[in-house]
Amino acid sequence: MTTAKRDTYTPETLLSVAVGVFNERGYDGTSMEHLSRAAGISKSSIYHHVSGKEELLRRAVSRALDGLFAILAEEHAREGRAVDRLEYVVRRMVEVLISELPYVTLLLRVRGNTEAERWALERRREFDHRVADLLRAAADEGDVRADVEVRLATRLVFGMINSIVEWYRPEARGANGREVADAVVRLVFSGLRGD
Amino acid sequence: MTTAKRDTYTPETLLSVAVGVFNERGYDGTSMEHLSRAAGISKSSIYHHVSGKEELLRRAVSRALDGLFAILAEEHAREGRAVDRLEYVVRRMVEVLISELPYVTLLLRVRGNTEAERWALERRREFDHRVADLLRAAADEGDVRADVEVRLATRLVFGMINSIVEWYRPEARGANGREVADAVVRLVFSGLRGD
DNA sequence: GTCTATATTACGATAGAC
DNA sequence: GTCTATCGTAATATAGAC
Repeated sequence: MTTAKRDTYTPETLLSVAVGVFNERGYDGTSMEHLSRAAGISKSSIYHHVSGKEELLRRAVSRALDGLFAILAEEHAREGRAVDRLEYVVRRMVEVLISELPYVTLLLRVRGNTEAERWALERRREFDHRVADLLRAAADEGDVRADVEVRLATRLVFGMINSIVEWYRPEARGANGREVADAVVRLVFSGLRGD
Repeated sequence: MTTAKRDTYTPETLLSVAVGVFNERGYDGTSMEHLSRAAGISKSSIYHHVSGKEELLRRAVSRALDGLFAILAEEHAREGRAVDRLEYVVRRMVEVLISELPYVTLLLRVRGNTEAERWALERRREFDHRVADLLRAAADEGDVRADVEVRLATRLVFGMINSIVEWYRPEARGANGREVADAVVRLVFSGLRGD
């Protein structure tokens, strides 16, 4: 944090406003007029900071993807038994998803209409495959059930984790990040019936 | 099926085309021009069958919601131990989601920008609560773990089930509906580690 | 039922003053 | 850096012929 003095926008601060509107109205449902009202500046002022709507989208999904890929580079994701690495990655995914909530939310809603969206979808797929590899290794080591196909199980686990963006609100009372991560890990590995 | 003779559209057949386009491009990202090209008729011809884009959305989400609520009226969802009713509902949700895939897909992507969307969101919430009540009953009867809050667990289970619309394609080789339902039931109740 | 116009509005983006 | 004004385009929807 270099300055905290004035309220003039940078691409970064404008992004945080825009992402909020995108997530409320949907990217396609958001006009530059909507953004300008939310930011409190005129449409043309927005173009002074960014090249247009799609640059805001590109910046947002990049930030989300960077956060997710960084997990795979962490020590606990690279060393140890596969099932332990998998549990670590699942927990960290929940944490990153919550700490970068608006950005990940936008990433997960991307449909592929524009070039930036297709690029985001491809990187998401790459991340999914990395986690699927981990699950496969855990199955090979006999630490997770073998009666559900790896690819299918990965998709369902991602579905559970990713769905958090649909309801988690940091400002609300209720489960905090730690509690959500604990619940996800329990359900993913032991299910509703428990150990 | 009364007739199968000609290729003239009814609101119903037009809907099946429109829903496909909505799911590919997103509802907001779909123009009447897109719909007219996909249907092979002109824009104005579409207005002969439906009042506009939003009526198509309304019809689609209604169909999805009807399918889901019908589950709760079935015998196995109303009689027996709560945990067994819950398992039945989870399995049937997967089946309905797959049999009404495009309609449920659209329902799950609704954001609340229009009146029809807000109505859909409210009915979805009602359905969620009905399933949460079932989970609560199962917990009270001691059949599911008590160390994860009911509301949180419900949301995560719904997240797993609903995520199926993001990747399931009936035409593709790979897991069929039965296999997906089996996998979901196993993961939801016993998790990755298994029984 | 379907078409070719076209009315009307909203959108993304730019020009140029301050 | 922000504004007002505006351009060109694409959107939803309608009119009216066939």
